[in-house]
Amino acid sequence: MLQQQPQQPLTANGASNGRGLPLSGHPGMAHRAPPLPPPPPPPHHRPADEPPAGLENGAENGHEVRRDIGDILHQIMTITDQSLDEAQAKKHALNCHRMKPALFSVLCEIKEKTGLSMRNNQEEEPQDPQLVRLDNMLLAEGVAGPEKGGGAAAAVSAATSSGGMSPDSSLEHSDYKSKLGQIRGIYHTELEKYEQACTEFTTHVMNLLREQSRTRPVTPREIERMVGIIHRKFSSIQTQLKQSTCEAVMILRSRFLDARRKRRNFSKQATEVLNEYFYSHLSNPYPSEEAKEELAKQCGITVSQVSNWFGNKRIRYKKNIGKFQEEANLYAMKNALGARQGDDSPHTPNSTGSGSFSADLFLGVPPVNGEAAYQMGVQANGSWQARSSPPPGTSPPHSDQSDNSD
DNA sequence: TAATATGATTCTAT
DNA sequence: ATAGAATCATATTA
Repeated sequence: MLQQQPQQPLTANGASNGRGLPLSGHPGMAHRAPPLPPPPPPPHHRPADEPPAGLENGAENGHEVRRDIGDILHQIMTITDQSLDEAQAKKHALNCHRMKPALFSVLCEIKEKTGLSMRNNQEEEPQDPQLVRLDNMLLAEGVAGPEKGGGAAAAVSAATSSGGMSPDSSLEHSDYKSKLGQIRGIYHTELEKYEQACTEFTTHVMNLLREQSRTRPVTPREIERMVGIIHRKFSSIQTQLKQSTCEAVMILRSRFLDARRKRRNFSKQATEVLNEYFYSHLSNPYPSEEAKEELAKQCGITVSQVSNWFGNKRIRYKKNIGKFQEEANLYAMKNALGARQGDDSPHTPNSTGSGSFSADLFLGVPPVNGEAAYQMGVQANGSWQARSSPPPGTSPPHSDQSDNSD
């Protein structure tokens, strides 16, 4: 980027450019296209036909300038040793010095060439993937989105899609929403605060540097870089804010939306319905999708809850048939009674009693007594009749829905 | 308050 | 996808 420069920075410049004249006071110094000092003037070029730059005259010129620069440097170096007033005065004097632009330009170049140029490379910010993730999540949770409502609702529905919520979920829901709104509010306030602080600080630093660029060599580029650094710092703070916001949302979600935490038992009537179905289909307690829907409607729960219930029931029944004996008998009895009352329908006592009544298949359960008629349905190997290939004859003789119709 | 019941979730195998 | 099994976390009961 930078063109070749005189080998020795400052002194060389001053010295080799002994005449100093071309440099002095030229406003164009800041962006001098030919950075090299002009070639040594012809020997005879010196006399009084020099431009009337108002400089020293004649033979003393070179010495004067050299002393001049040395003087400036000295003043700069010792400026801190002086009292404030003195320093201010000196500063002013330096500022007005005709050599100042040239000197500054040289100093700036040197600075560029040395330390700062090394940091140039790492300017590119490859959009931290983690930050992107955080942003996405906050957006998805409705914290960072446009406004309240849509986002939160989406989050809730996403969380409940698998489990299904109990009817009284609306209370939880509004609680969750208000909490989420709180988080959202805090997040936005903080974000704004940081944003504001960042601009404030940036402006401050820029002003400071601009101000200082009058007394020390600061290039606009350097200011720009500094602004970049500040922004990076602040954005890392913002990342932290986003991270903790995400954590808060996660905690909130697990507190409010994890259905396990607010488990409600199903209503008596609902379990009744489910049990009735289960025990009347004990040989094959796998309700079809339609049956599940029907049951869900009857119980006021979701289909997936019905599935959960049957999953739990099957496994728990199978694990300990003995424990469920009483229940089984009860429902079998109920079923039988119901069948007898509505006797016009051809409602055979169903599979429970007859179909899978293979008394040799007790699963280590002591034969309770003579009433052990309704405990069957489980095979010796611990599984129900092969679901995968239901033998045509195994299906219960009656309609699946018959016992649960309203 | 411990023990048990129960609805939900997660993991694995099919 | 679905079922089984294990497990979690809460609800209920003794």
